[in-house]
Amino acid sequence: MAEPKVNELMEKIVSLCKRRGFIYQSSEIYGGINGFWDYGPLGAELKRNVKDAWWRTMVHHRDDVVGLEATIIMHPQIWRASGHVDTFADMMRECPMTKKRVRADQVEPQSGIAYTFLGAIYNVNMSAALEALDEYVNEYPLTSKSALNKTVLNHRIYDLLKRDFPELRRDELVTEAACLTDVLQREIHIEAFEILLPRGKPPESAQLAAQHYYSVRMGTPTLPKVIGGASAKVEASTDYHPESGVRLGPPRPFNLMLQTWVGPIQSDENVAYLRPETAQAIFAQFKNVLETSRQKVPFGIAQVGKAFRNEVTPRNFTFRSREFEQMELEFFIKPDEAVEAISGSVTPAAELDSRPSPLDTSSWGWEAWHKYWVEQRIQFYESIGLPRKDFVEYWQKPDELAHYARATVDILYKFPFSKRDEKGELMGEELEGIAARSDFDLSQHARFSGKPMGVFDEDLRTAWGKLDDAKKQTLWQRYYENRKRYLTKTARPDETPEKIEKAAKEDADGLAKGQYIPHVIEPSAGVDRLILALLCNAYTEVRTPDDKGKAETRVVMKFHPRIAPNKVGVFPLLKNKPELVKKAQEVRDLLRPHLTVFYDDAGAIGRRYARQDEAGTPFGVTIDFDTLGEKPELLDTVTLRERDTMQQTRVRIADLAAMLLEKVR
RNA sequence: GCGGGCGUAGCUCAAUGGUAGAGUUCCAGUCUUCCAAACUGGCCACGCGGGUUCGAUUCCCGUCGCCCGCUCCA
Repeated sequence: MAEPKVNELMEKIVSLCKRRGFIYQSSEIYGGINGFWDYGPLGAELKRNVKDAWWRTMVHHRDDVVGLEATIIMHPQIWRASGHVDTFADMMRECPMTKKRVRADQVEPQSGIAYTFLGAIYNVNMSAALEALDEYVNEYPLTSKSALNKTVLNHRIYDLLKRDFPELRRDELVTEAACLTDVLQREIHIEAFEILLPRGKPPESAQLAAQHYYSVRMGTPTLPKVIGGASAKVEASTDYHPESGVRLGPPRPFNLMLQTWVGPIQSDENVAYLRPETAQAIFAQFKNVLETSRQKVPFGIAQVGKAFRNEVTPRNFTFRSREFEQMELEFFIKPDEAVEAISGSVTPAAELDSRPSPLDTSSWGWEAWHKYWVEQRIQFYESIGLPRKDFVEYWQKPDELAHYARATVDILYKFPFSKRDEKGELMGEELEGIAARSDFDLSQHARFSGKPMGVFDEDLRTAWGKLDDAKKQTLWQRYYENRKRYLTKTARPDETPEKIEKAAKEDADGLAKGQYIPHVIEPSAGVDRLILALLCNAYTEVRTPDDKGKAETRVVMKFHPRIAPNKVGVFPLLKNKPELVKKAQEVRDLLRPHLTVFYDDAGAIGRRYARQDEAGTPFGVTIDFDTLGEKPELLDTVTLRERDTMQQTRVRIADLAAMLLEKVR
């Protein structure tokens, strides 16, 4: 029942975004381009504030995270190592009749009788031509791939014409035969069509389906005559569409990577990809950052930037766009075996309280760090005004995990367009994924680039020497098993089990010498999705009766002051009094170095408040005649109006900047 | 990509095979006082392309975009 309202709400938000200059459609004057969006003046400020807040929280306020800004286009090998070129290319098969697509590996097996048609003829009623075609088909059975051999057919028709019309001259026969061949070529459509019918269904329905299929393909208004119709029993085949029964087309890669060419020549050799995520650059530059930042594991590398995916269906306003921005952290940690060697044991994640604090993290394994980052991220969202109750923390089930992940938590936000569960609760859409990716990524890049990605850990080497032999053996064995599992899973054909075993042993021996490939926890958030969540969360309708008692709906964007595009509006009560305007401009100039200020002197004061409410400006400052000293005790004071409560307080201009800064921090 | 619906000022909604209209927003002005006040004046539209027609915003075709389903994810 709430369904239509939900869409209404989303439409109102979209409309406000455009009206007030938060978000516009990209290239709108040319009709727009699907899946691309621009941020207007208010949107650009909002987005900057959000990214700044993230950067401050993740990088500036910590000792153990540093930043990186990498290019969007990188060496194409990166995307082979990461698996994107392959895994982003699901094999899809298409039903040629309904154009519905299915994943090639997820077709339900079908049984029944398959009817195979070879093509269709439309409108030809020249006996010689048709007879020639029949003969031709008998001699060269048409298949899905064969085309009509025009020369052979032409000769056949010539012979038949000669038989039936002996009186014609040779040149007349040649012309006539050529003409008929042309007509036949034009009016015949050779294309295999196969449909699977459940046992017991009459063969006519197969024929009818074929006629409809060809009639659409040939663009003819009436049903054509079909060629072929042979039937065969089929058992448990995955080649037919479960709904239509039509034989599926060949599996085709369905690639979500956006491509370009580097250099002026567009050839296969210089294909490059626009990054589908910012993370891979962090892995690729891991060694450089490690060596130049004076960081030691555990530490993180953060990056904010654009990413691109050729989405099948961009939907839900900016939620799924083809060009979008990410805020990603790769937090590198020691493998659990190293933690155990150094600290004696690994703190079980369950023992950490609900808000782990990083006072002593030396005994934290990947589960503890994972839990820690999930909590950190939710606290961040709370700090910019999104209430915890609007989130769903979704722990992916083992069968949903990506091949590289040990655990992934999706932080879902309950958008108005989210689907509802059986109880009618919004299920939420993913804002951020926090994956424990083991040492997969660094290992992949080590293998693909041939450059070592391991680190040397002095603490580990020292600690290892003090372990008893049993402990050494246990840890060695566990590390060895993990490495072997990874190497087996990603093995190339030339990597035999013996080779893999040897490599895994070397890795485990390395651990004993203080060397390992760091594991990683990856909190990866979508900026544009977060902006959308903030817009949805801020959108509030306030119903107030106007002077004439008529109910009026005002929209207030209740952004957290920390991220609001404009922090304060400055208004002279009246525009036509130069002394008020002058004073208001002084206040504006006083505040401007500290905060984003919006100065507005147009229209009635109530209207200006309302305008700022829609823009989400948390505070308004109004300069009146008392400010100028009409009541001497109020000289140099202004009205400070709060957006959400509409409450007004009298404040000294001298106190204004400090007071507001306090509130927007 | 497929199927269904939609497309007229920034917004809400009219009318019409022959000059496209209102409210609101916006802009300018009048106003000594705080929540879209009043008054005066002003700007702005038939998504794009093609066809039928003397003439198309209207009829037809195509295209683009938006919304809803199928698919996917940060």
